Amino acid sequence: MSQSSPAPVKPRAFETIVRHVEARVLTGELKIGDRLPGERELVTQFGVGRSSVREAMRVLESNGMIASRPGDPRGAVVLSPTAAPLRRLITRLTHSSASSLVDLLIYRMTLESSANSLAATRRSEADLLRLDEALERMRVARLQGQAAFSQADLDFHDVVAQASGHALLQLSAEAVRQSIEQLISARIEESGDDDELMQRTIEHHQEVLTAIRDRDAHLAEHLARSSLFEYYGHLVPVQQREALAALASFGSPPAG
Amino acid sequence: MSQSSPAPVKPRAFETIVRHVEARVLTGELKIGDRLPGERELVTQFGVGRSSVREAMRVLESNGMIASRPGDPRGAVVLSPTAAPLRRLITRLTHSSASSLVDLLIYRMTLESSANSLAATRRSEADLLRLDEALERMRVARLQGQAAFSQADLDFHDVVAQASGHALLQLSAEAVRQSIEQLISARIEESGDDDELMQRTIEHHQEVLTAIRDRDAHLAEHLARSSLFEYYGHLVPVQQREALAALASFGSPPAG
DNA sequence: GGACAGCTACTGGTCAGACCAGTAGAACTT
DNA sequence: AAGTTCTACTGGTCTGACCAGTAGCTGTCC
Repeated sequence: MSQSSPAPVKPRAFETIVRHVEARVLTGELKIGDRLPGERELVTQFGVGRSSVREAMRVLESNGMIASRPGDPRGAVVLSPTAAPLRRLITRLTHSSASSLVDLLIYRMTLESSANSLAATRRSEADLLRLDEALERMRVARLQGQAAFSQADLDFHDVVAQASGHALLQLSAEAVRQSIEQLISARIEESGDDDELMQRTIEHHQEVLTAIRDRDAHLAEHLARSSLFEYYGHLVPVQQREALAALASFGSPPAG
Repeated sequence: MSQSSPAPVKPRAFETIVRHVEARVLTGELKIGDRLPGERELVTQFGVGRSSVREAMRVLESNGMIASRPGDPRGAVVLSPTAAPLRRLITRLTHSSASSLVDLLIYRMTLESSANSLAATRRSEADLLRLDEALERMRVARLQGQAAFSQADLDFHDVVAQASGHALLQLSAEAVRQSIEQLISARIEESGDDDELMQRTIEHHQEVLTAIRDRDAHLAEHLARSSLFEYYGHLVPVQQREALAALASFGSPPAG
């Protein structure tokens, strides 16, 4: 449960401006790319001091809603939603935790398996084309080594997430992929190129693409789980692997 | 892909303080409940103006890392991680979107099913006791009406999430539950008490508890999906329901 | 007419200082 | 020991100054 402080009697000066701007963005009155009034105009508009306006700007920037540049006379620009706030929360929760890698992998498996299922249900022909192209880029990247291949692999997953048509899933999955990448990029580079694993990954992703094309949501979801486990499972200490394995094997077709 | 601005040549005055404080929290040097130095001491420590210090404080507050109170001579307090940043992102992404309810339900099903699976793998005896107590509170709340029952139901899910031992899953699930609650609380209250549905929900949760007690991860995961679909599925327009249904039916035991 | 350089009137970034409402904790009283 | 008062701080807000940076206008050259 989130901790609660006593309800404020009246809002602080900067909060009034934050709420106003957030409301205008949420209602679509301010769109991505639009500019806010300059700081001195907001001073006049809200009848507050310029430092209160600047405090509000810092909050909106921190939340990924706007960006400003020194000297730009056009005012701060409204941004599209980003994974940055979630990245920050993930960092806060997993930093230096002994089980952080397995929990990040669990989180990623959770999100990507649903993204795959949704992509199978909601995908368009244009999505399929983008998936084809992304897979082709993986084949090219395979010849360039592990680092390029990892990047192309992340791109493929992102295209799948876009095909899911679920922005929140997409941004969440992006955030956790970036966190995992940062945590283990050194380890992956140390392990050197593993061409066989890259080849199997491409085959897996081809299967995912086929399942999405065939609108087979269950197969797409299952493949996300087994693929992630095969690619990353060896990085998890054996005693921590049970939970990840349980998730990976959920919905497996019966053996035989 | 998050948009990128040109790399800054040097950090802004407030950013130096934000980074310093974040690093000290991440390394454990500053713990939850600890106090930061007061603003005027940070001015001296960092050699910057007090308005720059205050801008840094606004950023740290906005990210849920600290809280301050007017007049408190002890300085800002370090908070435990909260769902607030994710709540804000969810609001940004789903506000006034026509498909926001189904996407929120999908997100919640995604997270809670994994939380159930993890809880089955990682739960302790203390967790089981807390789950027993949470279910008992649901039985009591049933007699008090739908609003009390909904709250007790949310509490039960949160106890399950705690038993998962996965803070990120727990906070994410909490954020999406709160968002759904806010979106449909009026609708639920309008529909009046449905004692039969409340009774079935309790039965479902008893099955979840049994599956967690039996360490049956797959059953626990499956029950989260089917239960959410049964409880909320009717609120989703038929044409949007396919994706949710596909997720709900993943991993279903064969009929018969 | 287009490219380029220079200029200007702004912008955001940072700071110092002032003042006020609010708080913790010490001192005092009962 | 409990309650009240007082004080020296705190955070909240504001004003004004100054500076580096930018967009866009103007003038020149080809």
